[in-house]
Amino acid sequence: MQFAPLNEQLDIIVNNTVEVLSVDELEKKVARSLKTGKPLKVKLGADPSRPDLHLGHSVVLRKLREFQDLGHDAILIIGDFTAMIGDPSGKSKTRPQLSAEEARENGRSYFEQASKILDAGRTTICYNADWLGRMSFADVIRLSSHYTVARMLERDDFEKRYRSNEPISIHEFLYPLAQGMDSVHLKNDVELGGTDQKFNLLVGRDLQREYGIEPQACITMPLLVGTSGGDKMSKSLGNAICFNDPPEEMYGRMLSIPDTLIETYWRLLLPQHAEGATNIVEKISADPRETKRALAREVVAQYYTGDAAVKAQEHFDRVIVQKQAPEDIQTTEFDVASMPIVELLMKLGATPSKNEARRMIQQGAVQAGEVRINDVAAIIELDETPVVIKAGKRKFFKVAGRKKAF
RNA sequence: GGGUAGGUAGCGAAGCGGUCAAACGCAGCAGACUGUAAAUCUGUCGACAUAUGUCUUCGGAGGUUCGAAUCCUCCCCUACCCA
Repeated sequence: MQFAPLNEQLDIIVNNTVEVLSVDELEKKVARSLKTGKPLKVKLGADPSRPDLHLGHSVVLRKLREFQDLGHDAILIIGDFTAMIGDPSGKSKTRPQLSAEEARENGRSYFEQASKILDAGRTTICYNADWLGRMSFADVIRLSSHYTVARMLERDDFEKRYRSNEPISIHEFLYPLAQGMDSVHLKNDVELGGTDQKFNLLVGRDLQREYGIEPQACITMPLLVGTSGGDKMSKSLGNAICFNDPPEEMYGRMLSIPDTLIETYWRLLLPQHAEGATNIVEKISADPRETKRALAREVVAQYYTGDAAVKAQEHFDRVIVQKQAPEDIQTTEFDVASMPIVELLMKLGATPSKNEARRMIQQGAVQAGEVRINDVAAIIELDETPVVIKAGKRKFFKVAGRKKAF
């Protein structure tokens, strides 16, 4: 593998990062790899307790991919062992502990999803239970003697929880140490993470030094703001777009971001040299609508195909903008000639309860064909010609009944 | 071990014997509006039934009472203070 020149590499590596600790050390490491022809080992820890990757994860994965493209070695660590603790980072609550099997299973799924961004064939993947699981209690005691309670409490999230009388379990203190042991074990040159990982990354660096290993350079990436602006993207806040979201939904959710986020998203979610990345600011002010649509298409294309992106846009324009039914709805057939609307909505899974169905009807959310249904007790006639049932803005169903006997 | 303050619907947080299916905020859902699944406004937000009805909820188990989220007992959980 032919490496790119030092400065070119550094430019790419540093782009979009929040912090590099330290740039000097990183530069030395890159220079050395150029000289020896030995690629850098770049570590990224993956938390398998949340198996659904979203665009927030993609920011750091993309950075890892950039390292790969520069010829360096990507090491994805599935924290199946640490997931038994649950990373306390940025959490105001103790996280649920996972069983070993769940963690492994989630880890597999993580890698599969991450492959949409990484060069999967060139990614080393390992499970930290392989070494952490072998440590004896004595090893753990020795390890924990390298850190103090006061230093742990320096962490924002711990400190906040401590101050606001939230519980902190002892095992949560072990999380950064365990993650740090990963770095000791791997002897990696660089570790990536979101800004919320800074503390953990630094512990890894300290521990490597303690164990006589050259300390890793730490690179933190910005946390992606969620689709509603403000908070960081997170599945539990409902402001996330997941890798596995269907293209239509991904497209629609992309369009719903505030205009102020277009630039950030463009820079962080698309490859560095994506078309138009240079004059994005002008584009946004010239035509925010079209720029956002382009962004949405590009993102969908990243996870699916350009074709899927175009289809998603068409679907959106049709269903949301023009409020028409989509073309490809599956027809559900029933074995009866008529059914009360409330029951029908339940059977279709449009509503979780009959009360909910009645509410929808009372709120004018339900249509059969072109007719708005206002009567809660309405009976829908079903025959072999399918009728489109609309429940709310986005839920469409096509239903047909049994052919009438003559 | 002792003391204090707490545990309420998805989350946060009121209520402290009946008018409580439980204020309010957030999230959710729906309607209007919009370039947008954003913002904003309005409504809604346990289940079942449907006129004003029934059932299951306020950490858990019992008890007092015509009646409890609200009082008592025991238990479990959390934080803080003292040891």
